[in-house]
Order: sequence, then structure tokens, then C-alpha cells
Amino acid sequence: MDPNWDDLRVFLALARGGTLTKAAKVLDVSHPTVARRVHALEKQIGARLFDRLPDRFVPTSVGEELLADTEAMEKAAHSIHRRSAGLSDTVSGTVRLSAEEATAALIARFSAGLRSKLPQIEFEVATSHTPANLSKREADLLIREQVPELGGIVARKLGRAAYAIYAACDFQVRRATPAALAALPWVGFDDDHLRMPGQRWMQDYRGGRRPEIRGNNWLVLHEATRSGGGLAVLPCHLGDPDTALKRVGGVIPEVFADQWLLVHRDLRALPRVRAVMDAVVELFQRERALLEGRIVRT
Amino acid sequence: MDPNWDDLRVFLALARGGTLTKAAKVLDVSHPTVARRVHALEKQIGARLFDRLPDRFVPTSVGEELLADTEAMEKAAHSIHRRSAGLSDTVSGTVRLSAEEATAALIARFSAGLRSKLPQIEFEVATSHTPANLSKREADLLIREQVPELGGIVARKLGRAAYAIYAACDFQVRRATPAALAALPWVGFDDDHLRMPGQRWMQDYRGGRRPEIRGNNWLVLHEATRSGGGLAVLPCHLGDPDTALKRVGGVIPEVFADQWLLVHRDLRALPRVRAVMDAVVELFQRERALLEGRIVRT
DNA sequence: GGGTCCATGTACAGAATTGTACAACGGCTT
DNA sequence: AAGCCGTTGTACAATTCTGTACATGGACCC
Repeated sequence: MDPNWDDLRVFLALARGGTLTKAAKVLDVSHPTVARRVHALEKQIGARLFDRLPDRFVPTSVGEELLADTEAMEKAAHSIHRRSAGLSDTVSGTVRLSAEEATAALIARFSAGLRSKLPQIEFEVATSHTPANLSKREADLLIREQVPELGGIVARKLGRAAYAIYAACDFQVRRATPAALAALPWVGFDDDHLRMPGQRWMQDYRGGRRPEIRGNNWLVLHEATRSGGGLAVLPCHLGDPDTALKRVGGVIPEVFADQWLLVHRDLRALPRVRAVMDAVVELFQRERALLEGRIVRT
Repeated sequence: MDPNWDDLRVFLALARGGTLTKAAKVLDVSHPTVARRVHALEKQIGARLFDRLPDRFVPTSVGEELLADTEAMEKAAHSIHRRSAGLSDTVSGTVRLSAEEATAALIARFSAGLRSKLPQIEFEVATSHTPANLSKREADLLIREQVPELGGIVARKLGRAAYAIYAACDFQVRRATPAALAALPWVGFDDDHLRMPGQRWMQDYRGGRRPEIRGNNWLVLHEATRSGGGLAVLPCHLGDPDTALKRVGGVIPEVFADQWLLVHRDLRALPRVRAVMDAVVELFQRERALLEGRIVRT
């Protein structure tokens, strides 16, 4: 069985320092720990590695033989240290952010602005609306509408997204009464995604009838609506900026979705992850009116 | 701070195996442990080292960079492994045995015989009669007259050494009454070593008088006695084989010393240490009569 | 010779790590 | 579609490791 590599690091420190106390200081552990680790290594290797002189430890001939190899390990470990030093201390590198399509589109729309502030960061914006946790390492940051009950996840509230009914600009809406609207064709999610915001509201509005055009993500719904496929409940930050769409009525008070920024506690400490978090928080604060459907287009 | 070197070993196993389960098997740990150790390394290095595909882990570009250095560490570790394989599995190498002078002389006398049975072992027989424990790594094996109350020490009884009064062959002992013997000059230990076997007995025998020739180890006493310096209480295994000495009276029933073979529990498992232990035990069993003063010289 | 400082060894309490057990998921086979 | 297998994630109990505190020993200084 290979010895514990880290015990070799302790061995090296004792060989260099000559005393348990000096090695302990270098390694930032206690002196009994150094003694134990060296004994454990000696037991595993099957030879004494040190002779005990009155004032110091000196390597035995076996210990001397191992020193060269251990120093080779140290050299490689230092190379790794130098490489990783360029990873955790600076605000550069890649940050992967995952959000459902509509929010991903929002982020993507402003990403050029974000990167102008953080030029050394590369964004990866992934669209995903399935519930996921960061432990599966799908992303460094998630924007989600629920906070998962998971250990190690830190959540930060970004804001509340409002929803409204939209149609293509040239879509004929003759009478805006609920009954008249309910009778028109609609665009919405399929049965597997009824939990998406606004879907149950819409079915109630229409007396339980399914939307005539169905899809499984917001962009599909968005495109079908723009093409005159029917009415759709869309988030305002998706519908309002699109001049090909028009609002039909106001913001639906009963339909909203809180937006949460999720990060694994371990990654939050990384400068580049924190920088992106701060930038995303700032973006949502700046665009709060858009998010809440309070941008009135003429 | 340097990452834990052993976490790099885990990283390497996951990079090679592709799954937590395979890496766990190779490392002989559980799969949650592999996951934790890799996460700990990622946190310390400040970068993700693996992407998660549906069926396996693949190194990220950062992970690929670290692989070369980690493989260099593995190469050095394998070298250490090969070296140490020649240490713990075979019955060769050096075994250091420590005993007080008289017993060390006994061992030395028979060491040629011992080595004829264990030709690939090199003996180091150190004389020392100060109480010591094996943790100070003064020896691999100790022969002592008391068992120290220390953790980790395994004791094995070798036998009981008997003592008698000896004089040089030409030393004139006109009358063998206690009074006449007590009046003669004696050889013995100095005041710092009164706890050595036979010393207090001798002082009681002589009404509290100190020996006229004093030393601090058995060999000095032995030599002084052989030179006609006086009477001495010596272990029988030292006195009887020496044709320059003669017994004066029989074995002294009140004076004896149990002999214990002491070893650190960890070292007992080493084949060469165990072989020497067995050989020493056998030696003491074979020479039990000598030890107990039952060899009658004509 | 006594006092001080440094170092090591050891016992025990606390912290950290690991293994076990179980749930969940995805792929494959029937 | 159902069942099975392999894999991963997680919670909790068990185990291991570490640090602290203290005792002991040796060297040095006064």
C-alpha cells in the first residue's frame, strides 16, 4: 500500500528542521502530530527513518534514500501550488451561470455590459430550468425561483419578476373582456411544466382548457407568441422589451416569481465568483422596473 | 498554503478511474470520501478540477494542467514504495538490540551463532543500563530487568538470571565463613548504582561497608574481579564461563534479575525484528541453565 | 547547584474525517 | 413500462486524528 503522501511532507519537514518543534511550526501543526505522522510513516514503510541524537533528529540511511524522492514530490507540489495561485487570488477565469431560459436571455442581453466591467472574466450562461443543485457542478452560479433545502448553498434574493399577458402586435384582440380573451387561442407550457409561473393561472382563466400551442421552454413560447400563435403569459422582462409584442392588460398580480442567486458556500469566496455575483445583483437592482413590469412602452 | 499532498493522490485516482466508485475502490476508501477529498482540493486550489458528464467525471483544463505534476508526484511515490518494499517484507536489514553490559556480553558471545541462522540480518548490540523506552528509538529491541509502564510496549519474559560471589582463581580465601568473607576486599557498583542486582545484598552482608573497588558497569566489575581486586557479586552467566574466576559459595537465592525482551508494538510486526526476537528467546531458553547458575564447572 | 528555556512524550477532550446506510437518478435489458 | 444495476449525494454514527495541557529531561546560564 502506498504510504500517505502527506506523511511524506511531514517527513521532509522533520528531516529539514531537525526537531519536532521546528517541523511543527513549518507545517502549522502541533509537535505531537509531527511525531505521530512520522511514526505512522515508519510503520508503513517498515524502517526507522530517523536516529535520535541528543539535540536533534537525523535521517537514517533509509531516510536519506527517501529524501531524494520526497524532494521530487515537493518540486511537483510546488508547481501545482504556483499554478493554483493564479486561480484563486485573481478575478479572472470562467464563471458559469445557469438560469431558466427567460432569465438566461435577460442575463445574455446585458452580458456585454457586465463584461465591460469585468473584462478578465469569461461568462458561460447555460439555460436550464430543471431544478438542480450546485453540487452536481453544473454551474458556479444559479438563478432559480426556489431556494433548495441543501447544505452548503448560499442564497441571495435578486428580486421579483412580474408577468403579464402578451400577444403579437398585429394579433387581433377585438374585445378585452375575460370571456373574449379566454376564447382566443393561447400559447403555454405542456402538461409536464404546469408548475411554471402563470400556467395554472391561465388554465383557471380558461376554465381548465389547455393552451392550443404548447412548448417546454420560454423561448419557444416567446417565439410562438411573436408569430401570432396566440396569447401567452410571459415574464415582463421578456415581453416588454420586445417591440413585436404588445401587453394585453396589466401586470397579473397573482403571477410572479422571486429570483434567487444561488452559490455553493465554498465558491463564494473566490474573487471571480464574488465579482460576478455582485455584478448580477447590481444588474437586477438596476433593472428592477423592467423586472416588475413597470416600464411603460409608448 | 500547499494543498494536502494526499488529496492529490485522490484527484489522480478520480481522473484515471472516471467515477467516484472506481476511484474509491483503487484507493480503498468509500465513494463519499473521494467526493469530499476532491471538493476539498478544489476549494483549496480555487478552481473546479472536473466536469460532470452524465456517466463520468472528466478533468477540466485546470485539472489537465495539474495532472502532469501529480503524475510526477506519483512517480516519486512509487519509487519510495519500491524502496520500502525491500524493507518490511523481508528478513534482512539491521536490528539494534540494547541490553545492560552483562547481558549484552552474553548476546555478543552467541551472536555468531545467531547470525549463522539469520545471515541476512545485521546486529547492532548496544550496551546501556539506564532505563529507557523504545519510543526514544535507541534500539529496536531492549533486554531489561523491569517492564516499563508505557503504552505501545510489548514485553516477553526471557528468564531469570541468578547471581553468585566470584573471585579470581588465585584469590586467597582462607576461611569461607561470612565474617571472614565480609572482611575481605570487594568489588561493586558506586553509590549511584546501588539498585543494581546484588549491591544492597552485599552491603548488608558487610554491615553497610562500601566495596573497596567501585565502578559503574558490569564489565569494569568483571575485569577488576578477574584481576584479583576482590570478591564480587556477578551474574552467573558472566562469572561461570570465565575460567579465570571461581565461585565462592553457591547461587545467592536472594539475588536474581528477571530478563525481559521489550519491543515497540509497531516494530514487532516487522519480519526481521520478529526473527531476532524469536532467536533471542530461543537463545535464552537454550542457555537457561547457564543463566540460572546451574552449570557446574570442575 | 539552581533556575530557565527548549524539546519531546503522553493522556485526554474535542474536532475532523470516514464509513455506512439509504434515497435518488440514469442507463440498460427484458 | 418495469426491473435491475451502477453511480452519486446526503445524513448520521463511528472512528480517527489533532491540539492542548502537563510532565519530564537535557542544555545552558548564572
